[in-house]
Amino acid sequence: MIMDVKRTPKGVRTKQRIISSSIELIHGKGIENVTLNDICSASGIAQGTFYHHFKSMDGILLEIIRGEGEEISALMESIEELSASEKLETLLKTLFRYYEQKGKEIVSQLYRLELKPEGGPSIIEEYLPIRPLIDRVIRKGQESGEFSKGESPDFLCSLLTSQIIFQSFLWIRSPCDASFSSFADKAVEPVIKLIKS
Amino acid sequence: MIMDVKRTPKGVRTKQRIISSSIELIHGKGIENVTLNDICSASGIAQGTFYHHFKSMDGILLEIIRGEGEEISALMESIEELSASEKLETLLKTLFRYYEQKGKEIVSQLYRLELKPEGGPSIIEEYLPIRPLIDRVIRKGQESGEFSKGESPDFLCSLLTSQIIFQSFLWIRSPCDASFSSFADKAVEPVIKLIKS
Amino acid sequence: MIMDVKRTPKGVRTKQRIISSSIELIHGKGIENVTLNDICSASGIAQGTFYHHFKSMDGILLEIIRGEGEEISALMESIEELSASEKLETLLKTLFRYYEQKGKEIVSQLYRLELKPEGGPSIIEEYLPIRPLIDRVIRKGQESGEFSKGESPDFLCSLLTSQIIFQSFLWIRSPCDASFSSFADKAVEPVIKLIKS
Amino acid sequence: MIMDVKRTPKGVRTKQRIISSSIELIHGKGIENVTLNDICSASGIAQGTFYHHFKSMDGILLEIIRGEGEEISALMESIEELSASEKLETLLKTLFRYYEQKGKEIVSQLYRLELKPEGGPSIIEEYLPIRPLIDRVIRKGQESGEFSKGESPDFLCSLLTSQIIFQSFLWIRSPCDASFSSFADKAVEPVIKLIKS
DNA sequence: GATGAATGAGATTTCATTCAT
DNA sequence: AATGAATGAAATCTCATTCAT
Repeated sequence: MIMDVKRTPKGVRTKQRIISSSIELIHGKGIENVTLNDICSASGIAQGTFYHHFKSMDGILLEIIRGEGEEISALMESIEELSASEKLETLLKTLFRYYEQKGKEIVSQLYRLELKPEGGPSIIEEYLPIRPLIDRVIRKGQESGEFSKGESPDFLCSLLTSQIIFQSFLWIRSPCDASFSSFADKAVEPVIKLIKS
Repeated sequence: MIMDVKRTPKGVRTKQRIISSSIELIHGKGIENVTLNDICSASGIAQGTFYHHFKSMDGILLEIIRGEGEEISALMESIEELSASEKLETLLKTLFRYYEQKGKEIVSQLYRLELKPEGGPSIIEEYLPIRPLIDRVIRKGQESGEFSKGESPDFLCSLLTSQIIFQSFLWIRSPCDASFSSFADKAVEPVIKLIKS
Repeated sequence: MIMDVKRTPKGVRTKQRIISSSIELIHGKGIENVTLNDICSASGIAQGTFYHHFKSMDGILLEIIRGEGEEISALMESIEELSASEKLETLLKTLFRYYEQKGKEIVSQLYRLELKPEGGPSIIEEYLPIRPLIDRVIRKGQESGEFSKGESPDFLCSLLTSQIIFQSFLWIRSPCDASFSSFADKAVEPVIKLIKS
Repeated sequence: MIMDVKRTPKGVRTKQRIISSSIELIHGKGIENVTLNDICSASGIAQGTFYHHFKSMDGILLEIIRGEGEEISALMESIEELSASEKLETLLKTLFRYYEQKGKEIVSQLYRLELKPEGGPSIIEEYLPIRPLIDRVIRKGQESGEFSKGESPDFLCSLLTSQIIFQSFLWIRSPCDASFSSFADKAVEPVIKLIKS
């Protein structure tokens, strides 16, 4: 596999194609039923080519999960100057969009991976650091006086984080095609009120 | 395969052996990693014998792990006459004990099963009905005036449920041997205060 | 794979067929060029069947090597009552026959396996215990007065063993079809004279 | 590929780098486990670059390991004028030092290569010509009357050669760090006595 | 001179299942 | 009731090599 090497535009394009084909396949038939062969057929590449771009079948999954995970952190960097309220709102919006873009299949796979007996480093902690991000925003908000100090930041952070995760659980399980926002919003809103008030 | 035919004691014993071996295996390596071969080796039977007792592998593992959850509902039948506060306390205590008795392995199994793409009926909803139970208790408490009506029962229920699930996540991932209570208590306590106040 | 299980005559026959096909193939195209597919085609079995009888591709090689290796030891048991000279003769004859039956390919593979960097337990020590067997015979012969005590048994044993191994080296490398005996005899004979005299 | 064309200094350097990386790899993991990918990673080149410098993988590894043996023949040129005993002693000393300098890894590589099914010209015969060298020394010694003529030179040569090879086998397999001399000396000494007397 | 992209045949292994005994 | 034999599709991964840039 290619390690830290220069990639040509062509290579980048191919890799992207593989990833998007894979995402589509995962949505279509469920992650456990997607085979290497499927991916290669869908991407129009040879199996060897797959291994030119990815370490293994597990590897691509991680790359998919990571994908915009990295962007989330990056995005948070650039909103430093906003007010705490706006930050919180942006964070949640970004998060929700992440969920929706990935889709139920991949989000559930993310959780399943996280819950695997073997353990290993937490994927969520690394690529989808919901809690630390929320924590920072709440603390800043309390410091600046924007958010109420009625409850400890730890508690509020726990409340919001757990609510998001729990709602994503329900969303994953729900048979309907409703967006994640439509699940999360109504549950998250009161928590936000609690944070602000 | 054996249909509704007379079974010899020996047959019954063998079948039981298969089931209990399977349970052990599931706990040990996770339901998705248990193969027919594993089961047969563990049970000391030939592969053919398995098919003498079961139609296929599909289902038996699922059936087995479902059995694990049946107990809790029964446990909750008998607390009707208590006060809302006591009920809530008992419910949580029972729940926490359930988690601890089952252990991280099985609880994470349960979640992973729940998150499995194929769907199927929700195992948690059916066998570990945290939310409905909590919901009932909170509603009763508000009706009887014991609990504050400052927040909607839906919201409070969601808060508590999500907190428990989230904490169990953290507990499962934690490398230490701390009891589940030690995780959950400190996070749940403020929520309860919120419910009561 | 079948572990310590009863095997039906049919199974035994199949397994034997696989082994002999494999030996033939190894002789024919060299051990590194024999694939699972080759073996299965030659034996007329499905690939799965191979794994019913053998743990892995490496596994069959070990079984092939072992094969009569076990018989050698067994055979030595049954000649206890012979004279030392006769024992020595029988031992060498058996050994030479072993080499010839296995053929150059397999014997060389045995050595190559033995010389592998990874180490692991000595295959030769375990399955083709030339040295211990020779050692015992020489000691017995000296004790009983049949063999001369002019040289230490250790030295004589080392002489004979090394000679056999060295000659097998030459034999393996030789392009002609000469039998191993024709190589070994002329080199071993003087050593035997030395032992006896 | 580069044929007999002008090479730039950069090209020469790259080629040299490929070769030395390969040598290291061979020593490290055994010639048959070195892949093109290994070589390229180790050399820090792209796979295509390899084919810019070499026609194919076949041969280059072999060629490299052969280079290892070239030295010893040269070393033996200069002892013509010594007495037979001294020659023998020098020869053995040189040989033993050769083994020790190369180390177990390479010596076993050499043997394994020698035993490789494909055959090809004997590497040992060509580059580590133990037997011819010993043979010459013994014959000279018998001719000059220095060594006893009690046994045929062929037999004595075979005895000594096989002993050295056999002991090197044992040395390679031994897990301890003892020098090769400490293995060989005690086994070789009686043979030398036999040659001289 | 050097590179990354792409190949595709081929290798080993897994596994749920059927069958004859 | 129980068993070992046999299956064969399918899965993942390896690797030397060619090619366009």
